[in-house]
Amino acid sequence: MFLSKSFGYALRGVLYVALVDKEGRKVQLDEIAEKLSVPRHFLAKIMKTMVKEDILSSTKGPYGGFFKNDQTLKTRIIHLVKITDGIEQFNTCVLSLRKCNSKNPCPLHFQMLRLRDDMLAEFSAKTIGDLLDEKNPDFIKSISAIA
Amino acid sequence: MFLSKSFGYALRGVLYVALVDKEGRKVQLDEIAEKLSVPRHFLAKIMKTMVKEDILSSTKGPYGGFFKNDQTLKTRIIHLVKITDGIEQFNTCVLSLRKCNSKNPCPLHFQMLRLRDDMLAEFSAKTIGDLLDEKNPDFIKSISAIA
DNA sequence: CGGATAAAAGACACAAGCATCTTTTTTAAT
DNA sequence: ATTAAAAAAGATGCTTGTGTCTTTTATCCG
Repeated sequence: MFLSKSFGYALRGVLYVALVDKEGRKVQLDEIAEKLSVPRHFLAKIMKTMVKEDILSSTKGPYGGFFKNDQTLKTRIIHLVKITDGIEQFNTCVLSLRKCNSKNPCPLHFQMLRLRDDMLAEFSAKTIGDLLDEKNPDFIKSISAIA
Repeated sequence: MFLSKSFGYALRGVLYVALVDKEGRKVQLDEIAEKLSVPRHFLAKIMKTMVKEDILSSTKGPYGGFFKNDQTLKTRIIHLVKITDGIEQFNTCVLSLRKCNSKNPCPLHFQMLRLRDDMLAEFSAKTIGDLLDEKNPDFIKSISAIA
């Protein structure tokens, strides 16, 4: 809809790493890509970004892989949106008007403002940890079953 | 954000035609494109679609152009969304999961559902006529001032 | 130890697909 | 014949996806 595939891959990627971490092991790119049915190299770029942003950690070499760190569970959804899709899009007028603001509103200005604030509030409040805490027995299925 | 430029052009296009119609004249593509600062040929495709959908009418030839018809003011915003961006996107999971539904929800399912319903309600309720009725002295400016 | 090997992430470059925008040609009304 | 819409084909740019190479590091073997 309004969030890119990159965002979806990022979120599912982090969640998968966090889940595997509970089993006390690191997880490799190949496994994530396969389990989530996501293009390997494309995912690599996203995972790399998340490591750089300190949302996850990783080590190279044999028995290396991605794993949870102190920040992982505290990461807000909005952060993932920022590093994948960017946040500017939420501030641009639906009608592509540059001069659209509350003093000189486009015909849909206030409606969209409300929707936008609602969404930002949602994404700013929730963290990765929150999502994991929500009871859902089929959680792994729900992040991997794309077929 | 989540609506394409096509949608924005469509809405501004209809509004402009409806406004000019009050002056009792038809309006040509060139004028619309120029006043709204929109790519002429791209707008043409969109206007054509709206005519086909009976949201507007048009005549060819000299003194031809686009003009309001019986349906124009009754048209709901959601109709414009349908013919530009399509409505299916609102029903697809943010995480691109095919099997995401209320029985097997993805981690963001219910949040997104709420946002979606909210937006659809908004767009289903409002018509082109409603937007025109909202008092705004600078209405023309607001749909054209893109610079 | 210490170098060779293998396993993993990371970097680079490019190809496909789609939305957006432009140019040109065709069709039709007056 | 002139004017304007309609159609079609081409160009650009961004998102998504692929293939190949490089760098890092744990382990094995002497």
